[in-house]
Amino acid sequence: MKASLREELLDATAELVATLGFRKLRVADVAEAAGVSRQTVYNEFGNKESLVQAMALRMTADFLTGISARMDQASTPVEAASAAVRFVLDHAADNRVIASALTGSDAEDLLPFLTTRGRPVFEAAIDVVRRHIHQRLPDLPEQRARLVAVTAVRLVVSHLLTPSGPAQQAAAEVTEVVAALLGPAATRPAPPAPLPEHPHPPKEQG
Amino acid sequence: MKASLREELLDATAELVATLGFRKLRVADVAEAAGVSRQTVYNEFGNKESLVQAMALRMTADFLTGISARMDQASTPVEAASAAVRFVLDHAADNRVIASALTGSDAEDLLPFLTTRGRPVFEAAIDVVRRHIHQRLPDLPEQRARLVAVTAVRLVVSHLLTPSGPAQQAAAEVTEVVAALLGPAATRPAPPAPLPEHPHPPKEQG
DNA sequence: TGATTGACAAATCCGGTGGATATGTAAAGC
DNA sequence: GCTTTACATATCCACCGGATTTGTCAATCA
Repeated sequence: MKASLREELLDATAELVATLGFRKLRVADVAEAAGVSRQTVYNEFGNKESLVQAMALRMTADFLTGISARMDQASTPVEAASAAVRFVLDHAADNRVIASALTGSDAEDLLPFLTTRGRPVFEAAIDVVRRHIHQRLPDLPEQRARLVAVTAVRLVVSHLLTPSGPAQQAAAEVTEVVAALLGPAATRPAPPAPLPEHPHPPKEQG
Repeated sequence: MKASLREELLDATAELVATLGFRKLRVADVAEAAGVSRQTVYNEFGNKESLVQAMALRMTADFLTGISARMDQASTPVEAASAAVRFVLDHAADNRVIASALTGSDAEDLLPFLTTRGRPVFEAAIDVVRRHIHQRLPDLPEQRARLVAVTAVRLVVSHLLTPSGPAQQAAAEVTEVVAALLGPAATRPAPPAPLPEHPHPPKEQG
């Protein structure tokens, strides 16, 4: 049942960072939470910075994978939008790292870590959405697909920063905008994209 | 050519707050900038807090008036959107108070002041836009008008927080979304709303 | 009368300081 | 491979005293 030591440490780090932030995170606590000695953490990651870096990398990857999965499961593009929005809002609400990754705020020294291959999560999220749209609606002009993606992401982040009601309602709002941008084709249940072989639960990182 | 003492003081306060923020603003400097004694400032406003409060109130009012005016001058709803977006982006860029009013960030203790009759500027801006839309397109369902308004405001604030290019481009992006939400009617030059009697020009300052 | 000056207590800011805590490294032991 | 102990260095943090600023008052000037 026990994952690899690395994963254990990243789990503990994620949990502690979520409640304490980067500044107050102590390597000793990570070690204790994972049931190992402090030295082991240093053996594995070298220093505190690399530890948090690795954690952030894994978390953002999982996050993007999560978005992708929700969208792929939906039957219409509009439903995909709805599902993705709710996923983001629900997760960001209780996930300090994701929240600051997207908003750039409250980033208690956390921001420097929050990039995927050097690109900010914000951009990465847009890409994921854009690709999904292109997959679902190949006839939609590239330009429009990109507009839908950036608009959706920006609106979601906006609702994250300044909520105006329950997540459900925010999702409905964003979804309606997306629907208007996509046009009537978006409510027709096109065959959902063939699931690519992703049998492994999203966890990988180097 | 000299405005009233009150206005002079508010001008000086706006300028100093823009460069120093609330914390480092000194009443003595406001007095000096306006060419009066420190005591005069206290006679007029009572304390530093009220002074800044009054300044913020005037500034946000001018700001909202500015939006309204740009929209009224445009010939089509879509052009109205474009003009309004550019106005906001240009002004917020070099106006610390407006920026933190909209974004809620970088608010060096400034936030508590930034409400209009108790309601955040964010909401007020939505209202201004919503009213304008209703005036231009009376046949558009209330619900849709509100959606357009909140979407536009959210997108603009998003571009304010995390710009992705020149203001011109952001404006184009937002405008395209608005156009899609409004439908084809929005590009037809309906007669612009009759200018209400606004004898006093919105005071510019920065 | 409306603004200025000087004076003043109270509140707030600011740089320094010393002890405590955490990081990062090393070596020895199981 | 992991733990324990030890240790030098770096960072945090609560406290402190002086300086600055606020907010108020009374006396004064034009």
